[in-house]
Amino acid sequence: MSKHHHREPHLGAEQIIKSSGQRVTKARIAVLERLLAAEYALSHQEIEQQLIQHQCKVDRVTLYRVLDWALQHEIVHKVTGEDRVWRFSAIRGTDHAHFSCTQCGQVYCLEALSPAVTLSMPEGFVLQQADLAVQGICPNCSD
Amino acid sequence: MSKHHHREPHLGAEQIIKSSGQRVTKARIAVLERLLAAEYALSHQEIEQQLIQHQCKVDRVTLYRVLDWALQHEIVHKVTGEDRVWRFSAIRGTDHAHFSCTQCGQVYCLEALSPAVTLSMPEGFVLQQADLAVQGICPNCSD
DNA sequence: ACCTTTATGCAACTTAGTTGCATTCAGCCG
DNA sequence: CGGCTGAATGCAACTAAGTTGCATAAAGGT
Repeated sequence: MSKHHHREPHLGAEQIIKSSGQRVTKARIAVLERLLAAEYALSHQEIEQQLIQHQCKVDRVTLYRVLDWALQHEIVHKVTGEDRVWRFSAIRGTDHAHFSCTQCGQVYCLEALSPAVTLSMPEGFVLQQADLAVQGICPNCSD
Repeated sequence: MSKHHHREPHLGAEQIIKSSGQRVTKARIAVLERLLAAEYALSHQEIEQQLIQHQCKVDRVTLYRVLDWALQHEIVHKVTGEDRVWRFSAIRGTDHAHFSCTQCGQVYCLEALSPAVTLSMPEGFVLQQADLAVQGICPNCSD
């Protein structure tokens, strides 16, 4: 199940941060660890709760700032689903589509799936990017 | 510019509501009129402001409820863009894609553009629906 | 015109996200 | 190692989006 969304040379959270040339802090390590351990994109709330469960509680604001920082340094990326909640996941590849499960609401990043869509735009509209939001049932819910 | 997103037999707001077998109220007419007159999907705030400009101020909560009601009766539909704000537009057709302008943030419904995407899903994932979120520059911003 | 049902407006609340500021800590330099 | 400095954190307070309960108003059938 994890073969579609796992980085092969599993770097530790600390290494990833260090190699980005940024300050290694407790909050950043903890957040990134949670995201690396997750099989699907986590919402802000989910991350907060997981941090508490792992005895690494950080302030709500700090979490916002850590996630913001990680986005800017391309360590994580964010997706929004039908529920309009941001979900974050550690970047494990480049080209991928987002799959959101209609049963459990989880968002998966499918690397095997590249959009590759050819579109003919109406006059006056300039195409820059086409994001594919795929919906369906995930392996967890399908059996 | 309007040829891609206009309903041909331009029904009045009142007629649309009446034909849905629902109560015709001031708020519903006013909101639907705004959406029918709009060339792009309107955010909650934009609708509220437009209503004030047209001397049809309705309560914030009422607007939420009218939009909810209209969604349920398939009179309008809603889209969310990169900014995660819901935008509403009167339903003018069935099959269409959403184009969100990277300059001005407006969301257009392009009926001429149908997804028609063929996808091969990874094992375990069941495809139900694939939404195409197209981004680029709209006619307004391109000249 | 009346009555019942439904919609509206208001107040109060929850939740997501932001800002400013004082404090703390990572990491460099001696 | 211990101090210094700028960046990161925590806290409090705020804004904006969305929700809920309830009393009042209005739609539409009889």
